[in-house]
Amino acid sequence: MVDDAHLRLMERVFQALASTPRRKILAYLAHAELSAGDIAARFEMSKPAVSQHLSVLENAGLIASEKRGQYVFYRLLPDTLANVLNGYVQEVCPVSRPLKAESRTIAE
Amino acid sequence: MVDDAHLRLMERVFQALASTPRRKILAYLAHAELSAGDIAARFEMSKPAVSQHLSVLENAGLIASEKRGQYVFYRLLPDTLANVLNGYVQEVCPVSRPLKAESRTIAE
DNA sequence: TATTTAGTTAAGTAATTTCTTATTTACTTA
DNA sequence: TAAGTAAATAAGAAATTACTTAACTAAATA
Repeated sequence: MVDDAHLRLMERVFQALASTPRRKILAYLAHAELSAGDIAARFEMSKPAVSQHLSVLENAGLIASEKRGQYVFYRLLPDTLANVLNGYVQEVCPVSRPLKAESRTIAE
Repeated sequence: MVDDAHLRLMERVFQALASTPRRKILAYLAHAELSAGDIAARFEMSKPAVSQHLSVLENAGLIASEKRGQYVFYRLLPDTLANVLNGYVQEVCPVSRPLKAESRTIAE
Protein backbone atom coordinates (compact mmCIF):
# COMPACT_ATOMS: atom_id res chain seq x y z
CA MET A 1 0.00 0.00 0.00
CA VAL A 2 2.66 2.46 1.08
CA ASP A 3 4.99 1.16 -1.59
CA ASP A 4 2.26 1.51 -4.17
CA ALA A 5 1.82 5.15 -3.23
CA HIS A 6 5.55 5.56 -3.66
CA LEU A 7 5.39 4.04 -7.14
CA ARG A 8 2.56 6.35 -8.13
CA LEU A 9 4.53 9.35 -6.91
CA MET A 10 7.59 8.19 -8.85
CA GLU A 11 5.43 7.79 -11.93
CA ARG A 12 4.14 11.34 -11.61
CA VAL A 13 7.59 12.77 -10.94
CA PHE A 14 9.22 11.15 -13.98
CA GLN A 15 6.23 12.11 -16.09
CA ALA A 16 6.54 15.70 -14.88
CA LEU A 17 10.27 15.82 -15.61
CA ALA A 18 9.81 14.56 -19.16
CA SER A 19 9.12 18.06 -20.44
CA THR A 20 11.66 20.77 -21.20
CA PRO A 21 9.36 23.65 -20.20
CA ARG A 22 8.62 21.94 -16.88
CA ARG A 23 12.31 21.32 -16.15
CA LYS A 24 12.91 24.99 -16.99
CA ILE A 25 10.21 26.03 -14.51
CA LEU A 26 11.90 23.99 -11.78
CA ALA A 27 15.23 25.63 -12.61
CA TYR A 28 13.67 29.08 -12.27
CA LEU A 29 12.10 28.14 -8.93
CA ALA A 30 15.43 26.82 -7.67
CA HIS A 31 16.63 30.41 -7.36
CA ALA A 32 13.52 32.23 -6.25
CA GLU A 33 9.85 32.01 -5.45
CA LEU A 34 7.88 33.36 -8.43
CA SER A 35 4.28 34.19 -9.26
CA ALA A 36 2.46 32.36 -12.04
CA GLY A 37 2.73 35.49 -14.16
CA ASP A 38 6.48 35.83 -13.52
CA ILE A 39 6.91 32.29 -14.76
CA ALA A 40 4.62 32.66 -17.78
CA ALA A 41 6.54 35.79 -18.81
CA ARG A 42 9.66 33.64 -19.29
CA PHE A 43 7.98 31.45 -21.93
CA GLU A 44 6.62 31.93 -25.43
CA MET A 45 3.51 29.86 -24.79
CA SER A 46 0.16 31.08 -23.47
CA LYS A 47 -0.57 31.56 -19.78
CA PRO A 48 -3.05 28.69 -19.60
CA ALA A 49 -0.42 26.38 -21.05
CA VAL A 50 2.04 27.42 -18.34
CA SER A 51 -0.69 27.06 -15.74
CA GLN A 52 -1.20 23.47 -16.85
CA HIS A 53 2.51 22.74 -16.57
CA LEU A 54 2.40 24.17 -13.05
CA SER A 55 -0.45 21.79 -12.16
CA VAL A 56 1.52 18.81 -13.40
CA LEU A 57 4.49 19.85 -11.28
CA GLU A 58 2.30 20.49 -8.24
CA ASN A 59 0.52 17.12 -8.59
CA ALA A 60 3.93 15.47 -8.66
CA GLY A 61 4.80 17.14 -5.36
CA LEU A 62 7.67 19.05 -6.96
CA ILE A 63 6.32 22.55 -6.26
CA ALA A 64 3.78 24.20 -3.95
CA SER A 65 1.57 27.21 -4.49
CA GLU A 66 0.28 29.87 -2.15
CA LYS A 67 -2.22 32.58 -3.03
CA ARG A 68 -1.30 36.00 -1.64
CA GLY A 69 -3.76 38.68 -2.64
CA GLN A 70 -4.15 38.72 -6.37
CA TYR A 71 -1.10 36.59 -7.02
CA VAL A 72 -0.30 32.90 -6.76
CA PHE A 73 3.29 32.25 -5.76
CA TYR A 74 5.06 29.01 -6.55
CA ARG A 75 8.07 27.57 -4.77
CA LEU A 76 10.21 24.48 -5.24
CA LEU A 77 9.80 21.45 -2.94
CA PRO A 78 13.35 20.13 -3.35
CA ASP A 79 12.86 17.06 -1.15
CA THR A 80 10.52 15.30 -3.54
CA LEU A 81 12.92 15.73 -6.44
CA ALA A 82 15.97 14.68 -4.44
CA ASN A 83 14.25 11.70 -2.84
CA VAL A 84 12.72 10.30 -6.00
CA LEU A 85 15.77 10.77 -8.22
CA ASN A 86 18.32 9.63 -5.66
CA GLY A 87 16.08 6.71 -4.77
CA TYR A 88 15.77 5.64 -8.36
CA VAL A 89 19.50 6.00 -9.09
CA GLN A 90 20.26 3.82 -6.10
CA GLU A 91 17.71 1.23 -7.12
CA VAL A 92 19.11 0.92 -10.61
CA CYS A 93 22.82 1.55 -10.18
CA PRO A 94 24.78 -1.13 -8.34
CA VAL A 95 25.23 0.90 -5.17
CA SER A 96 28.84 1.98 -5.60
CA ARG A 97 28.21 4.24 -8.58
CA PRO A 98 26.01 7.05 -7.24
CA LEU A 99 27.99 7.12 -4.02
CA LYS A 100 31.20 7.60 -5.96
CA ALA A 101 29.68 10.48 -7.89
CA GLU A 102 28.57 12.11 -4.67
CA SER A 103 31.88 11.49 -2.94
CA ARG A 104 33.55 13.42 -5.70
CA THR A 105 31.11 16.28 -5.20
CA ILE A 106 31.60 16.25 -1.46
CA ALA A 107 35.35 16.29 -1.98
CA GLU A 108 35.17 19.55 -3.92
CA MET B 1 28.08 23.33 -28.43
CA VAL B 2 29.15 20.84 -25.79
CA ASP B 3 26.51 22.15 -23.43
CA ASP B 4 23.88 21.81 -26.15
CA ALA B 5 24.82 18.18 -26.62
CA HIS B 6 24.45 17.75 -22.88
CA LEU B 7 20.96 19.27 -22.98
CA ARG B 8 19.93 16.98 -25.82
CA LEU B 9 21.17 13.97 -23.86
CA MET B 10 19.29 15.11 -20.76
CA GLU B 11 16.17 15.55 -22.88
CA ARG B 12 16.46 11.98 -24.19
CA VAL B 13 17.20 10.56 -20.74
CA PHE B 14 14.18 12.17 -19.05
CA GLN B 15 12.02 11.21 -22.00
CA ALA B 16 13.25 7.63 -21.71
CA LEU B 17 12.58 7.50 -17.97
CA ALA B 18 9.02 8.76 -18.35
CA SER B 19 7.74 5.25 -19.01
CA THR B 20 7.05 2.55 -16.46
CA PRO B 21 8.01 -0.33 -18.77
CA ARG B 22 11.29 1.38 -19.59
CA ARG B 23 12.12 2.02 -15.94
CA LYS B 24 11.31 -1.65 -15.32
CA ILE B 25 13.71 -2.71 -18.08
CA LEU B 26 16.48 -0.66 -16.46
CA ALA B 27 15.74 -2.32 -13.13
CA TYR B 28 16.04 -5.77 -14.72
CA LEU B 29 19.33 -4.82 -16.36
CA ALA B 30 20.67 -3.51 -13.07
CA HIS B 31 21.01 -7.11 -11.90
CA ALA B 32 22.05 -8.91 -15.06
CA GLU B 33 22.76 -8.66 -18.73
CA LEU B 34 19.74 -10.00 -20.65
CA SER B 35 18.83 -10.82 -24.24
CA ALA B 36 15.99 -8.96 -25.97
CA GLY B 37 13.90 -12.11 -25.66
CA ASP B 38 14.63 -12.49 -21.94
CA ILE B 39 13.40 -8.94 -21.43
CA ALA B 40 10.32 -9.31 -23.64
CA ALA B 41 9.35 -12.48 -21.72
CA ARG B 42 8.97 -10.33 -18.58
CA PHE B 43 6.28 -8.13 -20.16
CA GLU B 44 2.75 -8.62 -21.42
CA MET B 45 3.30 -6.55 -24.52
CA SER B 46 4.54 -7.74 -27.91
CA LYS B 47 8.21 -8.21 -28.74
CA PRO B 48 8.33 -5.32 -31.21
CA ALA B 49 6.94 -3.01 -28.53
CA VAL B 50 9.72 -4.06 -26.16
CA SER B 51 12.23 -3.67 -28.96
CA GLN B 52 11.10 -0.07 -29.41
CA HIS B 53 11.49 0.60 -25.71
CA LEU B 54 14.99 -0.80 -25.92
CA SER B 55 15.80 1.60 -28.79
CA VAL B 56 14.60 4.55 -26.77
CA LEU B 57 16.80 3.50 -23.84
CA GLU B 58 19.78 2.89 -26.11
CA ASN B 59 19.38 6.25 -27.87
CA ALA B 60 19.40 7.88 -24.45
CA GLY B 61 22.72 6.21 -23.68
CA LEU B 62 21.20 4.29 -20.77
CA ILE B 63 21.86 0.81 -22.15
CA ALA B 64 24.12 -0.81 -24.75
CA SER B 65 23.53 -3.79 -26.99
CA GLU B 66 25.83 -6.43 -28.36
CA LYS B 67 24.90 -9.11 -30.86
CA ARG B 68 26.28 -12.53 -30.00
CA GLY B 69 25.23 -15.18 -32.49
CA GLN B 70 21.50 -15.21 -32.81
CA TYR B 71 20.90 -13.13 -29.70
CA VAL B 72 21.20 -9.46 -28.86
CA PHE B 73 22.29 -8.85 -25.29
CA TYR B 74 21.55 -5.64 -23.48
CA ARG B 75 23.39 -4.21 -20.49
CA LEU B 76 22.97 -1.13 -18.33
CA LEU B 77 25.27 1.88 -18.75
CA PRO B 78 24.95 3.17 -15.18
CA ASP B 79 27.13 6.24 -15.69
CA THR B 80 24.70 8.01 -17.98
CA LEU B 81 21.84 7.56 -15.52
CA ALA B 82 23.90 8.59 -12.51
CA ASN B 83 25.48 11.58 -14.24
CA VAL B 84 22.30 12.99 -15.71
CA LEU B 85 20.12 12.51 -12.62
CA ASN B 86 22.72 13.63 -10.11
CA GLY B 87 23.61 16.55 -12.36
CA TYR B 88 20.01 17.62 -12.58
CA VAL B 89 19.34 17.26 -8.87
CA GLN B 90 22.34 19.44 -8.15
CA GLU B 91 21.30 22.03 -10.69
CA VAL B 92 17.82 22.34 -9.25
CA CYS B 93 18.32 21.69 -5.55
CA PRO B 94 20.26 24.28 -3.58
CA VAL B 95 23.40 22.15 -3.21
CA SER B 96 23.01 21.01 0.38
CA ARG B 97 20.04 18.72 -0.17
CA PRO B 98 21.41 15.93 -2.45
CA LEU B 99 24.65 15.88 -0.51
CA LYS B 100 22.79 15.38 2.74
CA ALA B 101 20.82 12.50 1.25
CA GLU B 102 24.02 10.89 0.03
CA SER B 103 25.85 11.48 3.30
CA ARG B 104 23.15 9.55 5.06
CA THR B 105 23.57 6.69 2.59
CA ILE B 106 27.32 6.72 2.96
CA ALA B 107 26.93 6.64 6.74
CA GLU B 108 25.03 3.34 6.58
C1' DT C 1 -19.73 49.77 -7.96
C1' DA C 2 -17.44 49.21 -12.49
C1' DT C 3 -13.04 48.12 -14.50
C1' DT C 4 -8.67 46.11 -14.67
C1' DT C 5 -5.36 42.55 -13.50
C1' DA C 6 -3.98 37.69 -12.24
C1' DG C 7 -4.94 33.26 -12.66
C1' DT C 8 -7.49 28.93 -13.60
C1' DT C 9 -10.91 26.07 -15.98
C1' DA C 10 -13.17 24.40 -20.21
C1' DA C 11 -13.35 22.72 -24.75
C1' DG C 12 -11.38 21.46 -28.76
C1' DT C 13 -7.33 20.54 -32.10
C1' DA C 14 -2.65 19.07 -33.41
C1' DA C 15 1.20 16.46 -32.38
C1' DT C 16 3.31 12.73 -30.16
C1' DT C 17 3.62 8.27 -28.04
C1' DT C 18 2.60 3.59 -27.53
C1' DC C 19 0.89 -0.09 -28.92
C1' DT C 20 -0.59 -3.72 -32.63
C1' DT C 21 0.24 -7.12 -36.68
C1' DA C 22 2.81 -8.13 -40.81
C1' DT C 23 7.16 -8.29 -42.98
C1' DT C 24 12.11 -8.61 -43.26
C1' DT C 25 16.93 -9.79 -41.82
C1' DA C 26 20.26 -12.66 -39.65
C1' DC C 27 21.78 -16.54 -37.48
C1' DT C 28 21.48 -21.72 -36.29
C1' DT C 29 20.72 -26.34 -37.09
C1' DA C 30 18.36 -30.53 -39.11
C1' DT D 1 19.88 -25.87 -48.35
C1' DA D 2 15.46 -25.69 -45.96
C1' DA D 3 13.23 -24.77 -41.69
C1' DG D 4 13.13 -22.64 -37.34
C1' DT D 5 14.31 -19.06 -33.92
C1' DA D 6 15.66 -14.22 -32.48
C1' DA D 7 15.17 -9.69 -33.31
C1' DA D 8 14.34 -5.33 -35.82
C1' DT D 9 11.73 -2.56 -39.14
C1' DA D 10 7.40 -0.89 -41.26
C1' DA D 11 2.87 0.75 -41.31
C1' DG D 12 -1.00 2.05 -39.15
C1' DA D 13 -4.61 2.52 -35.14
C1' DA D 14 -5.65 4.13 -30.42
C1' DA D 15 -4.52 6.74 -26.56
C1' DT D 16 -2.26 10.50 -24.48
C1' DT D 17 -0.14 15.03 -24.23
C1' DA D 18 0.54 19.76 -25.25
C1' DC D 19 -1.05 23.42 -27.04
C1' DT D 20 -4.75 27.06 -28.52
C1' DT D 21 -8.72 30.55 -27.59
C1' DA D 22 -12.78 31.62 -24.89
C1' DA D 23 -15.06 31.88 -20.65
C1' DC D 24 -14.90 32.29 -15.77
C1' DT D 25 -13.43 33.56 -10.68
C1' DA D 26 -11.21 36.43 -7.44
C1' DA D 27 -8.78 40.40 -5.91
C1' DA D 28 -7.34 45.35 -6.49
C1' DT D 29 -8.31 49.95 -7.66
C1' DA D 30 -10.46 54.10 -9.90
